[in-house]
Amino acid sequence: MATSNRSMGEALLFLTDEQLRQGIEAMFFAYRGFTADPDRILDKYGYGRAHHRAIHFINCVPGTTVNNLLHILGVTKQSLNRVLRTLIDDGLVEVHVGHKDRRERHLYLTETGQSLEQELSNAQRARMRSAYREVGADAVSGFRQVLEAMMDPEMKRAYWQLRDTEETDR
Amino acid sequence: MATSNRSMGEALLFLTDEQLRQGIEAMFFAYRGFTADPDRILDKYGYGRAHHRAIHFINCVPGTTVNNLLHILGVTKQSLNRVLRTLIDDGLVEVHVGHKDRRERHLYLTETGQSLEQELSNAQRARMRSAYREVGADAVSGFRQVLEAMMDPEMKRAYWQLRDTEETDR
DNA sequence: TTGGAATGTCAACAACACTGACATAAAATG
DNA sequence: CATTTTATGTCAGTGTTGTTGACATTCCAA
Repeated sequence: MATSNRSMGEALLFLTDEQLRQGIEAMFFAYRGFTADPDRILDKYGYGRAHHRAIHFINCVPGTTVNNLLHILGVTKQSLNRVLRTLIDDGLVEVHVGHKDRRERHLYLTETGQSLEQELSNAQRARMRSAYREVGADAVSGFRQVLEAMMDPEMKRAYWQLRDTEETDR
Repeated sequence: MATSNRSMGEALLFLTDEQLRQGIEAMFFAYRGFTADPDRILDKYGYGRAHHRAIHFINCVPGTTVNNLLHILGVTKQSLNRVLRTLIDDGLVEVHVGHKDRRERHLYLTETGQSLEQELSNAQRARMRSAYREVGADAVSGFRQVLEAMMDPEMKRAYWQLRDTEETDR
């Protein structure tokens, strides 16, 4: 690629404080849009974003333990427990005691839970799909590259781990 | 448009539910990184994210009114007022009664306020700059395109308005 | 058997959002 | 001028989500 001269020139353009500030504000406003649709749905059921996050990652990694979820979500067990309790009591999440290590609780979505997860992620995906379509594949690739580069190293690990690990010790 | 065939093909490549979910999770983890550095700084001074947002946009649009800020931030006046009150009492924000319309309160950062704003945005920009450097100008362009496409229309308007309007009626 | 890890629960608290109600001042409108 | 609307501030109450700290239970592992 004959990129070096061109990208150096562009580098000077987009690394000004003003350009960086635009990026910061874009993150702020975009994140609002990103959560707007799920928030509306969650409201109907009396849940909040914390419930959404728990549902999302339990769906993503069925059988995950409470401790694992804690680390992914970056909250305390007390905070997570409050959320999990309502989801379990409402029949959206099932808890299975681990058979290898019976201290561990493995979390699964029930059918009801899966259907709410579908409703939520359909809405969120619809917005993301529409944005992706609007801007094209190259832009999307750049989008994901920047997001990944902005993560804390541990979060980047968690991010990849979600797709790498086939869940063990059911 | 000669784009339709090509963009259809690309659409098939990256619009699987799994790909969209990766985008969703990337947003989640990246936003955590995005707020991590400012959060640490704010903690030192006993402030939270709400203070940061207010400071950021008052710095961005000096002389903005309370009502304007309300709309940008998307919170109620009661909520904003709590935050503004502490910033004013702590001498970070100055209030000037409007001279054309004396109901309006125009908000400005004091020197102290500006210096905290600098500390916060330096940290946030450092991360953004490092991410930008890592991935290059093209990726950054795509990043911003996707973010903008994800915003709600009103937010997109607010986003652009921040750079378009020269603040009037000081 | 003892130590420590994983989990759950209780209580208190803080940040930050919300709603509703009410007050004030001033602009806008009739 | 009288009335209405707008911009702002404030008080009270509530809810979600996060935090610490303390303590109990279960059970793997040394």
